[in-house]
Amino acid sequence: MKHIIKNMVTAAVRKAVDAGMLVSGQIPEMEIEAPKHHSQGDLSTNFAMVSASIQKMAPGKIAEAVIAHMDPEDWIEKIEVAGPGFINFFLRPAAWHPVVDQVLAADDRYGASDFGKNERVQVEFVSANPTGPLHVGHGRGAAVGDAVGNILRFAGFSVSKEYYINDSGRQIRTLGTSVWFRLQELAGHTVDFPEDCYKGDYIQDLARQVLDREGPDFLNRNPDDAIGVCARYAAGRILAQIRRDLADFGVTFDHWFSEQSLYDSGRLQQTLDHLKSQNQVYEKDGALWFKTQDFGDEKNRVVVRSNGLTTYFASDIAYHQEKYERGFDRVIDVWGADHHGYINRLAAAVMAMGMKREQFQVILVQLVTLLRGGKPVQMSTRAGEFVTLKDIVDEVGKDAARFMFLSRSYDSGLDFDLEVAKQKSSDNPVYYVQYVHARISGILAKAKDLHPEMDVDFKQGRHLSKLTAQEEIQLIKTLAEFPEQVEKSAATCHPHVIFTYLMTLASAFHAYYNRHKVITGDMELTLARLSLVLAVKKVIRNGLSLLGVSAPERM
RNA sequence: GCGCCUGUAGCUCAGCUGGAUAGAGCAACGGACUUCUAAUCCGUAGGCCACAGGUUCGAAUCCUGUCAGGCGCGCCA
Repeated sequence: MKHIIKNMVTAAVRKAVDAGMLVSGQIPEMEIEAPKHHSQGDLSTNFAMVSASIQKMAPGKIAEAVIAHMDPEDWIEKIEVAGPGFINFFLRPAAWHPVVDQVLAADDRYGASDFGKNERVQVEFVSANPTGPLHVGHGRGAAVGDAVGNILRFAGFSVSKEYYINDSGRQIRTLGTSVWFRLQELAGHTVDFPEDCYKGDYIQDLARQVLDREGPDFLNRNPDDAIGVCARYAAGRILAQIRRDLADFGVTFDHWFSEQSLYDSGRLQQTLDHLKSQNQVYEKDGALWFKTQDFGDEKNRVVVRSNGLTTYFASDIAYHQEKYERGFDRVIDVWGADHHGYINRLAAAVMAMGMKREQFQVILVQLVTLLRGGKPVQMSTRAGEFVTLKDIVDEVGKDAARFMFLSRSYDSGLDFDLEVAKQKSSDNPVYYVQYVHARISGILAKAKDLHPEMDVDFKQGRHLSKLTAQEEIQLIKTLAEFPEQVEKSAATCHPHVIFTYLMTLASAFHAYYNRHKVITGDMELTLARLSLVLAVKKVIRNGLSLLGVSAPERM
């Protein structure tokens, strides 16, 4: 629709120039969009305003000239100039009817596009250390990363979702130590549990499991060995639990990448050698420093400490280099907002590898404040007391949790109220949208019941010309917007765009539903309306699926 | 001190690649179930878009500064 209007404007400009009414045939970037008020038509363009400096004429005059040379199609009712120079198009209902056919024909691909031109994008998210269960913050990151991946894929990008397992280094060793100490306690020894060890209850469970597996003799093992055994076992179990929790949350990955593998394969050493040969590192105070400052970082960073151990940054450099070697055009990392200080550092490393800055993108997800009935839930990581993602999914359900996490821009902090997420009421937006799907399923079932011979799974609309009610046209216009919203969401990597759209569509449907009966005595009208609500059902389903939320047949 | 994010209705937030009269949900008030699901709808009320300058035909949106809140500034991960 918008393309057609744009072409009409362009053609009219050409004719106006030929007729000597406009000076230049140059067409600047114009917008075609739906105005806020019905009195301003169905679609509107700012062409005349953005052309004012080119044509050296008042916008109003330009608009008049364009309209005078326009060949309106018959589905256009009228065209007028308004306000500071908008050209407003008033459309007849017939202009919108083809949209219903498009939705029904495209079905689960309605909204999909080749916008991304198959650009290879990797989205890396969650990537939590396997040292404890996932918590609320990870949940938001998981929901965002997964949705961004889905949306990009739907918009024509070639997407791979990845989880980076920090299964190497000090924190895994600390995990092993924590288990080892708890194990000693189980055996009746009094121990001074170290301050910097993990204190959650799950550590005790793991200690018990290790003891069961290894037997009582294990206590006599050389502690260094024993801690290694504990670490490997615990990390393996915790990672398995993380996978399960994510799966229950509807999140799956195309790839799980182990940090340890960077060491085992010699990849990390290779990267360090490469940096040396490129003269991008230097020694100072016994440590090896990467000249990230040359690429915009505030200061240079250590990659090998004076004790000979590599930093986390070093493995991240190797990891990211490996990502680009795998052929990704763009790499997106989803991080918690507390890691923002790390962006410039890694961006510098990426640029030092010869990649462009735009090929590395970080989505910073702001903090989640967990509430219960409006009051903050007390959590202390230090004491190992926190509400886990699993707790939340168990309490409010996957759909409510995901919808809540994706309801706001990740640029803003999020208040997540468990009581609200649990409520089956209008406070809870997930039901508002899912209810549309369930209601339509009910209508289709009833139609099938009344007319068993009717196949309600239309691939094409029936008697669409019967759709003339204002609420019907509004609903179809909203359906028509879905593809552009998907594109916008993909271009900005903001899943909440889809959330907002779904709320708008749901609102348009509920308003329509309360005003009109779908199944009436008029068979043609009924078929037309069934086509329409079926199209709505498909779009709701497509949108929810991008966010990883289910579309129930009944509620 | 420096950096990132945020500041819009009583509350939680959309709108931010500049456009016409700034939107939604909740809370408040008044209405609508003999109907395909009232987990819904309709209406009323609610605003110096933090503040001050600037850019231009036009600013919630862009620029500068100020104020307020959150989060970071390790040879930790």
